[in-house]
Amino acid sequence: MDDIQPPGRLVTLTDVARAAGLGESTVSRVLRNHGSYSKRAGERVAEAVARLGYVPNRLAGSLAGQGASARLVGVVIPSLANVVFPDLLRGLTAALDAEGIPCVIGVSDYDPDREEALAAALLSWRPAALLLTGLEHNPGTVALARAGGVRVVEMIDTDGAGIDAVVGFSNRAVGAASGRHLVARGYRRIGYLGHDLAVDLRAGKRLAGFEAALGEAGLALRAKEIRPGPSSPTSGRVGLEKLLARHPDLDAVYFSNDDMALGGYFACLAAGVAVPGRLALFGFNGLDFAAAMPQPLSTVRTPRLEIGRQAAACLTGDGPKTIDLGFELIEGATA
Amino acid sequence: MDDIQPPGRLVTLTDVARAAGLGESTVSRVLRNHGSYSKRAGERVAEAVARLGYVPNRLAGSLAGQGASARLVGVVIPSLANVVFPDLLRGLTAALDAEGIPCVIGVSDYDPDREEALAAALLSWRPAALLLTGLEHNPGTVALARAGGVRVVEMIDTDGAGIDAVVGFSNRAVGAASGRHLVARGYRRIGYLGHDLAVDLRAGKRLAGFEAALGEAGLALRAKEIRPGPSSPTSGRVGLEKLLARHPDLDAVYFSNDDMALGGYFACLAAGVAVPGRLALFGFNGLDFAAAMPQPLSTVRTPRLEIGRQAAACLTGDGPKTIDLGFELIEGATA
DNA sequence: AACCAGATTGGCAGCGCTGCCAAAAGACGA
DNA sequence: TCGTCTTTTGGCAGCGCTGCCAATCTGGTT
Repeated sequence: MDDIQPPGRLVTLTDVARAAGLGESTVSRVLRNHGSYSKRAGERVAEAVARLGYVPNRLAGSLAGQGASARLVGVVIPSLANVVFPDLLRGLTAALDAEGIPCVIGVSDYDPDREEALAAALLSWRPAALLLTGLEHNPGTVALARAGGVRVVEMIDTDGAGIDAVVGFSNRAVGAASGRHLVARGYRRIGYLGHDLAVDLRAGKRLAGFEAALGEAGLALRAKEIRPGPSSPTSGRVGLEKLLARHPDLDAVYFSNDDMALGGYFACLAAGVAVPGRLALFGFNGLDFAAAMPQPLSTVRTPRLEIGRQAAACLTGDGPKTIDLGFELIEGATA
Repeated sequence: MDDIQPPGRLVTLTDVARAAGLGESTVSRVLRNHGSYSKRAGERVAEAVARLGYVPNRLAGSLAGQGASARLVGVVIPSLANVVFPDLLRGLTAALDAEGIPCVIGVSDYDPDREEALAAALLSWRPAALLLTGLEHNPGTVALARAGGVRVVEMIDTDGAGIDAVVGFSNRAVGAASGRHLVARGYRRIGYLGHDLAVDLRAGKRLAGFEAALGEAGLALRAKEIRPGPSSPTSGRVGLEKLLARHPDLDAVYFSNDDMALGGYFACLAAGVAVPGRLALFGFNGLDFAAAMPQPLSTVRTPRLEIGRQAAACLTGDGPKTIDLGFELIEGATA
């Protein structure tokens, strides 16, 4: 037969139908294994598909199908530089790949306006669901999400009201638990070292919970160093050096996350500051390296992969719900 | 007017046209700012869009448009657990977001069969381009990519022949440069510590280049430790402990990447092994923490973000080409 | 041989949009 | 005022597929 297609034109379902000597609907049924068809039809279609190299066009399929929503999910995350978000995606893609649903991603750079623009752009692909990060969004984003007629899942943070489904943990509670831990261990001259809070709202919530816990014990934060830019070990190292220069009397430092804490640990090693004897360090996230350190980092392990998985699981259900996956305080050896 | 839509039905371009008292084509032209239209038409459409909360349906738009290819790119990466790939995506999304093109991603888990399945799945969305990782693929993947009628870009590795465009650096050359560096520094009893090479082919190429460089100097690898599973600081720490137990005489270790090297460094700190006096360490990737360590890690910085950016830039052009972005050896203080 | 329920099949409208083309509306000079 | 050129506009086919419905076929039954 003539396998030769006019170049530039891709093989369509109609081509397959013709090649298989069947109707389009039969081919469609066979390909989706939906409805009934004979064994003979199945074989002929398989043969024609293989011979012509047919790749279905889901653009057309989704457009024609029920509800016109695509087997895609839109995901807006604030960053790819912080391990948290790739981990989230990891849990998500692992769960979704099993169903053959890919993610369309947008990176907002922590900018609510970009988030709104990305949400609109992603919704224009008519995804089955829209996944956002955190609970704080522009009114426009919320309106879009509600009007989009799709399932909306907000990931990571449970401290507040969500649009639809919410999967995460309480950042405030993490901060509080961390604060109580330091207080219980007898630390009294406590400092905080973080990256930009106006940008990373969840770090701000942790800090609020942390300060509240100190307050319960009649304490207050002795010093606070906020570094511009994203979190990183380098930022943590530089930040801790500055913090110690200004407040040499600190006996513990709470970091906005493990990356910052690693930098802080390196600063201590370099300066010969005994950890935790002279200075205790406490992180957040429970990354792999925290456990590999000569003294395992005291930190809080967050269920990042599980958040992604549960978010994927939410897509099938409906109705608002909040899943709090909790967290685990790792005592470690640095605080 | 009746802003009320029958629930469940989303606003369409036809609705906007009716609400604005214009024809569909005029509305389409206004929305895409393509072709000419009057100021009055522009205003009326803007008003109707805002009032009805219209979100265009790109599924339909792409299907109807020229060439029927969507303003999407499909990306298949092997993992999200290794920073390299999020960094790649970071460069990519930064460049593509500017054009309003989102990425549809698939994670293959280093499995060529999954890669093929994902490539097929992504191609079914008729993306403007398909981005793959590395140069080694199933024959089926290559056939799909060629037949898909889309631009194909293979990222990261330039050691071999590509399908279409290739953006990356020579992993073999990285390994060779690393080997020559260690030899030049006078190390002679050199070991290798890596994660699964059968899975991470590029790590294997680096090792091959490394061994070749040792060979040039009349040396051979003294010991090799391959850890199962993905790379991580924990794996690096455990691996180095094993390696040193078996070969206490090693004077340098080449790691498959910085994560492994960090774990190795921690092992040295914990065991009181002087670095680099007693044991030199050499990594790969040039991650942020490498520079923040008390002794900056000797490693090779790879242009991960730039690869993503250049890959995005490739999408507009056509014709096969290879862009070698090179790498930078960072002397550091550990080797 | 006529009949029937169930399995299998094909035709065709239509998903929401764009591209093409022709019609309508302005702009301008004679 | 009229004709001509340009700008603006709307109608409609059709992108590739799915869902619906009616047509056809199958294998018993009577």
